[in-house]
Amino acid sequence: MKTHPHATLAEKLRRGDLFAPGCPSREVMKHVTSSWGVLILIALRDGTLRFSELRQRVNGVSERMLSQTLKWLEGDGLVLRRAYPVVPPHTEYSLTPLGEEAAERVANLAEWIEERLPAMLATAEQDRIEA
Amino acid sequence: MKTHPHATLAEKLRRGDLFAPGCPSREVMKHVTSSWGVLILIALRDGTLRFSELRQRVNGVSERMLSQTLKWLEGDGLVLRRAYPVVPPHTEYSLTPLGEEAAERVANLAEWIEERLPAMLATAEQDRIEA
DNA sequence: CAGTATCCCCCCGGATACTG
DNA sequence: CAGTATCCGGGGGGATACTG
Repeated sequence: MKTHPHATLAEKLRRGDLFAPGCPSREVMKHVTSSWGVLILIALRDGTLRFSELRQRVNGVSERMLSQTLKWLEGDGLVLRRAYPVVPPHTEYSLTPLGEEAAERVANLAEWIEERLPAMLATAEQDRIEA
Repeated sequence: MKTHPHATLAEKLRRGDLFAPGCPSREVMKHVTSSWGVLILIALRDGTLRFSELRQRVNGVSERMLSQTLKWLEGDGLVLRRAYPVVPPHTEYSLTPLGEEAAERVANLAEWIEERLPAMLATAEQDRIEA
């Protein structure tokens, strides 16, 4: 799948307009691959969670960032937010069908990294020696 | 695959220690999912590229960030750097076998986003209406 | 060509305090 | 409980100039 340095617009689109600055895909990509976004998506694969539950799962996230990231993902149609007007408040977050597809791919990447981490450190070391 | 709020250490590890702050996996994840990291990995799937070629492909990246991100990925054992001591300098970047595996997963995610983007905008709109 | 060095701005993101 | 509002520091990252 070789492309020339000066690829046509059609080629760029086929290969993904992710390479074009300011395109909407980059925005979604930012949300999904943000450090908290990754963890939230993976955490929600286990099922519906409340705000505080999510906060415990995603170790180290501040209320501010959790709230903000959830809004991004909700806006992208990946996370569903259901708020029950009771006291004390009760809000549930879950993945939409679309969100499950995204989370699956994110989890795939994350799991791969964890599996391969030892190999990565080893080969990086090897490269340093050979060089 | 349900887990309790107070999962055991073993469960956490099985589910991924990515949830533990300060673990090495998070570091690699940061490099791979960084906005430039994503684009570099995908660009290198087409084959070996020189510094300036890479800079053109990855539209909008500064020399500084390109250099830095490449070092990260090289340090992780995902990218192979080959410098030929000639004038003018000639340096080639390519994916290691490990890097190809990573790039595949990143590309998978990116392609999915691009395919589903229209659906995402639509469902996000739908959610807003229903709510 | 392939970078490094330097400067500097912006904004991500944490901490804290407050509210419905 | 589930957030918002405000403040603020660190560092991600751009622009420019310089070098081997």
